[in-house]
Formats: sequence, structure tokens, C-alpha cells
Amino acid sequence: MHLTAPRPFRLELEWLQSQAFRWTEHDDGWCYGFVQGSLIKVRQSGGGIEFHGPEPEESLEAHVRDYFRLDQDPKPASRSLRNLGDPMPELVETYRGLRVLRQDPWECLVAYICSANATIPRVTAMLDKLADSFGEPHTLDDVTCNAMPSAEQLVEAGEDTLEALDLGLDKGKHLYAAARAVTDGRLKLDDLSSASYAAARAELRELPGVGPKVADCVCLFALDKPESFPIDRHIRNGLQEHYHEQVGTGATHARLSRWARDYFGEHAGYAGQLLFLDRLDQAR
DNA sequence: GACCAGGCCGCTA
DNA sequence: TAGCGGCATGGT
Repeated sequence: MHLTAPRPFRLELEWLQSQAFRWTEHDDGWCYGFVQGSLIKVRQSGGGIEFHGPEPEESLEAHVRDYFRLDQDPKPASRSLRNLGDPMPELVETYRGLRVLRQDPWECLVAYICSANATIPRVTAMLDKLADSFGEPHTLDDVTCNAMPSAEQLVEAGEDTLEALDLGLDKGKHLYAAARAVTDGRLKLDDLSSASYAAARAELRELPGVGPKVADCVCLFALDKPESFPIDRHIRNGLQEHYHEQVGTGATHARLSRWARDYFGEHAGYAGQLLFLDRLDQAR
């Protein structure tokens, strides 16, 4: 099925993987991943995307549009950032067509709990391990891939079993705590989309293993908080590189976060993703 | 065998 | 409210 999008729109595997870790590209040029619990494949098609999934595909169309934000006009954000001056005009151009995805909140939370002090390939390996251990297998064409386990499935697996995966840094414990918070009803992830950025962030930070950076990632990539500005070591370096005079040296996380949201405004998260990709590509 | 990785946490002052 | 080191695991 073909879906159109406001231009510019570009589907790049590495841009997907920089936000959601488990997208893979196969020899046939299709990217495989999960949307709304279904294994689908997508590829660029004109200014939009073509996707295929389990029949009937019509039932997934709205979810695919949501996930890739195909209904969002990217021009206001790119215009606003370009007006800030260097280095934004160049970055907007380099990553022309980039979208900040709208991921499933639970899967996004699991992924970024795993991301602490780990490389991107390592995080992907951890998520695959979780999926292979506790998720349901899905098949599309000749590709079989396990879905990410639900909170219920992780609770059922048990804390000891999760810790035995040896994910490092108490991540098994943290994942179990998050799963319990969801199944107990203490953490209502779906309600956080309609909450304020500050409220959603504070709620997430109640969880062990969820600090300011992980909470900001979930806010940006899953909870519709475009002003969220996750600060990791790459972003910190990017801010030093391009905004040294404004932010100074040795600024605290809280101070940088406030500065970025003031400076970049309502599209801070988009700006952060540009800086992040730029640093990644520089290191390549 | 160091050194590093989309950090977080608890302990200091 | 900072600043600092420890923390598990795996890759270069």
C-alpha cells in the first residue's frame, strides 16, 4: 500500500535506527520492523512510503501514518530552526526529510532503559534478546522476527529470569520494575501523551533506571513532546561544538536542558536529533 | 588489556 | 545542588 506525505519526506534506515533500534534492511531493499504489534516492511516510494504487512493492510494504515508522522508538515519546524542560523540551515538540509517517529510508549521505554551506557548495536542486541526470549514470533514473506514482549510478558517471565539475561547495570531489574508499574496500573503510559511535558517526564523518572535522558527520549520519541531535548554525550559534544559561547563549559544537565528548550523552542527535539545524527556521521 | 558506550544512582561537601 | 566514581557487559 502506498502512503503519501507532505514533502520533504525521506526514509533512511540509519535515521530509523537512531530512534528505534530494531529496524533492519534486507537484500530486497525493504526495511522490516514492528508497528502497532505487527511486523511490516517499508520503503521509500516517491515522496512517501510503500508498506506491506499482514492482511488486511487497511487496518494498519492509520498506525503506519502515525508511526512515521506522515500527516505532519515538517516545514514549520525546519523553517523555524533555519532562522536560528548556523549550524541549523546546513543540518536541516543534510537531513532533509527526517521525521521524529511516534513509537509505542512501552517499547520505547524498554529500549531506552536498555540504552544506558551502551552502544547502539549493543542496545539492538539486548532488545533482540528480549524479543527472542519472551516475545511472539511474527512472519512476513520469508522473514520471521519476534515482537517486543509486553509488560505482562516481562512480569510473567519474572525478575530472576530477566536478571539472568545479563543485560548489565541492573537493567533486568529496571525492566521488571517498569513492567510491574505498568501491569499494576501505577504507570499509565498512554495517558502521558496528553499530559504536559513536565508531568510526563516527572512520572517516568519515578522508575528506577530512568533518569533525565531516558525520560526525555520517551517523551520525544513516543509521547508527543516535541519540545523534549534528550541530552547524551553526543548532544553535549554537539552543543559544545556549535554553541560553545552560549552554553559555556561545564554546564549541568538541567541547565543545558533549559537552555536548549529556550533556544530551539517548540521544535527542540528535532534540533537535537539533527545534532545527534551529525555527531554520529562525523564519527563515522 | 586498556578504553569506551544515546546514563543512572548514591555518596559526599 | 553540584561533583564524582562505581556500576555490568561487550566491542574495538
